Amino acid sequence: MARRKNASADASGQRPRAQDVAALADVSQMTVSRFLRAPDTVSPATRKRIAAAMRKTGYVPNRLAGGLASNKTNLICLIVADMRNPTLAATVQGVCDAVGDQGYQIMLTMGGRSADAEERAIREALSHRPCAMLIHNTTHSAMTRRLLRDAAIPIVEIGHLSTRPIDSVVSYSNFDAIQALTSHLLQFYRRIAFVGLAARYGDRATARRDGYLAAMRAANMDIDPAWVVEASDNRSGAKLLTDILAQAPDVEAVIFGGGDLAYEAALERRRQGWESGSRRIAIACYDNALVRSFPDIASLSIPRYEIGRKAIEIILARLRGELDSACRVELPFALIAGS
Amino acid sequence: MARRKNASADASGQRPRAQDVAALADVSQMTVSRFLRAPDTVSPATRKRIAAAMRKTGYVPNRLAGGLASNKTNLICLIVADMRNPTLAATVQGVCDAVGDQGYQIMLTMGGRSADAEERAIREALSHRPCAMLIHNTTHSAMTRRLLRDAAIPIVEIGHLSTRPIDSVVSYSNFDAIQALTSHLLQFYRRIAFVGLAARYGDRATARRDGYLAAMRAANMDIDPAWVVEASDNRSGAKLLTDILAQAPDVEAVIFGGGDLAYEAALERRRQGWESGSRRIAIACYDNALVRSFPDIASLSIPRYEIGRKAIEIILARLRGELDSACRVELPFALIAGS
DNA sequence: ATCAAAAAAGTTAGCGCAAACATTCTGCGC
DNA sequence: GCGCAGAATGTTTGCGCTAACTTTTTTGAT
Repeated sequence: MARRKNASADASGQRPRAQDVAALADVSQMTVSRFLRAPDTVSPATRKRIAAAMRKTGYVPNRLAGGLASNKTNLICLIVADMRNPTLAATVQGVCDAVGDQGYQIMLTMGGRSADAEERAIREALSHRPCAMLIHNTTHSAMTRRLLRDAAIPIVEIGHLSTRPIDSVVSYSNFDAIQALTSHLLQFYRRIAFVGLAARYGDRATARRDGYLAAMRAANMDIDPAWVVEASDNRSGAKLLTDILAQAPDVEAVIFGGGDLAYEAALERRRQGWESGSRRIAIACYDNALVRSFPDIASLSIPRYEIGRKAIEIILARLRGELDSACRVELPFALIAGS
Repeated sequence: MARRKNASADASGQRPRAQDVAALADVSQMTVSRFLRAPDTVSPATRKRIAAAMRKTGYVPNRLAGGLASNKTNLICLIVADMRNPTLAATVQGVCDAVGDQGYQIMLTMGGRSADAEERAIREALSHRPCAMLIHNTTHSAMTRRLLRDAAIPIVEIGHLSTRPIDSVVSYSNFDAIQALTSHLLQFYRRIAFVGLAARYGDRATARRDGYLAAMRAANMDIDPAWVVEASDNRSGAKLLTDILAQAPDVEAVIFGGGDLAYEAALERRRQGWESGSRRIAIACYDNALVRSFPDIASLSIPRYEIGRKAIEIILARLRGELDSACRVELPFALIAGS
């Protein structure tokens, strides 16, 4: 293989290697490597020469080679479903803030549509040999679980307080959150409908629906099957609201279990004139910034940013050896009563 | 170096290599490598044996080694400032959708606060030897420009139609957008104030302010210095609105040049009772989903998703050799007149 | 000045894969 | 059955770096 001909001569046209920097600074290539990883072990005079040579050559270390040789990387992979979800964006920001300047890189992989797509995404992510992984999902195929276990790196699942975590979990309880919201509404209404997330959201969708059902049953409410529907996407709130009211005209309140559903429904409610008066319909929603301009809407505030932050804190503690076993962190949500 | 003792025997406790798969499938390691990159060149019978061996061992290729050996990666780096910005999230989604299943990975690096921080972030990103780079910023240090030029990979800058691009640019005109919005308002108002982005946003902040000034001058309006202010963050819209009206009580309309400023101002306007009537203040805003519930607010719709998508399309075309020179794409924005 | 310990720098080998080239198998016409 | 093209597979080498070890230089206590 003669991809790079001469060992120590000029490397014009090619990207500079540690070897080129070393030649310029009149040291061995190993000293350059040390300069980057442990500057303290290099004498000040040599440091100065190496730094100058690096500036001159425009050297950028090759982490492919470094990672291969040391069997270590500074990559943290983040597997998510859909970035358009602004609440997820908050988590990503929490992640980025928590890693800060500590030299770790974030790799973002979309992997959410199906268990099969997730498996491919995770396999792809693992091929870059990350030092840790953060997964915004808790429903995985058997092979996915195996791959992650074999990877032997810290893994944090977020988005759902899984009862069967692969490693660590950081989340709030989807079940408790919807249960609290439903119980709150039951103080004012009896006939409460629930719009759940699509089934492809896995555990989270189920937990939310179960939270609603539990609260209703605890209040001894009979649940009309027409009250419980499932959204196919995050935008169809308007249609779902009119559909529910067509099927069950006596519904008093509708809880929307995620996405922008509640916001779209609120706009529709305004168009239809159901915002107040005798035909008033109450709306409640999952964590969503958009509904803030409708002060009557009760909602849940989820600590998205904190989840990202805490997940990375756990990962960093594991990587530094300050923590050596899986942990489970439940963060609190807040109920925002509508006016 | 005796990190992995035996060449072909079992590798218990270690991650399986192509070599281990090869031994199990009774072929050479090279055939396994070929199976992954060009299955057509491997006979069907061998393919079957290799696939079975991979499943059995749970093999995941090591792209560090592959990238090092082939001097190619499938990494596309994305340098952004702040993920909390939901409009940027739309761009990231466009990016992810455009790369789709073609085997490219996205690496997300935060690099926006200062030119110095950007340089460090870009250097870090380049150390992973990406095959392309997408930068949501157009103001760079000299060293950053050099590093990017030396990297000799396709680079697309987004966020501003730079006049001095490093390589390709995909954006809309910040200047034209604000100019159009200002001109629109000038049909109804004369005393129009402008809240610009913080100076650290670089070219974009300047272009937006200049668009406002150009429109005002074209209409022969005298501009009171108190009308032009600069936001320090994305959330202080309420305070900025009251400050402007305290300084210049006769202002009729305020244009907010980005972030959630306009939304926060709209909530404040409602609290103050300035939404209608004699003391009415008009608000206009830059692309922002939050203001949709205030139908009177004029705003700009920016093709964020399309920018991400188009940027990746250009990158993929460059990587496939279908396009061999830098290009400049200006995408249209839309003006949404308030009611 | 002397020598041991510590600090600084060098040497060697190999991480897991793919490029380039070499070799061994097919199948097929005559 | 022979030879030969082309398909299928194997061998060798090195990508740029770091772990582990060795060697050289410096330091400081006597």
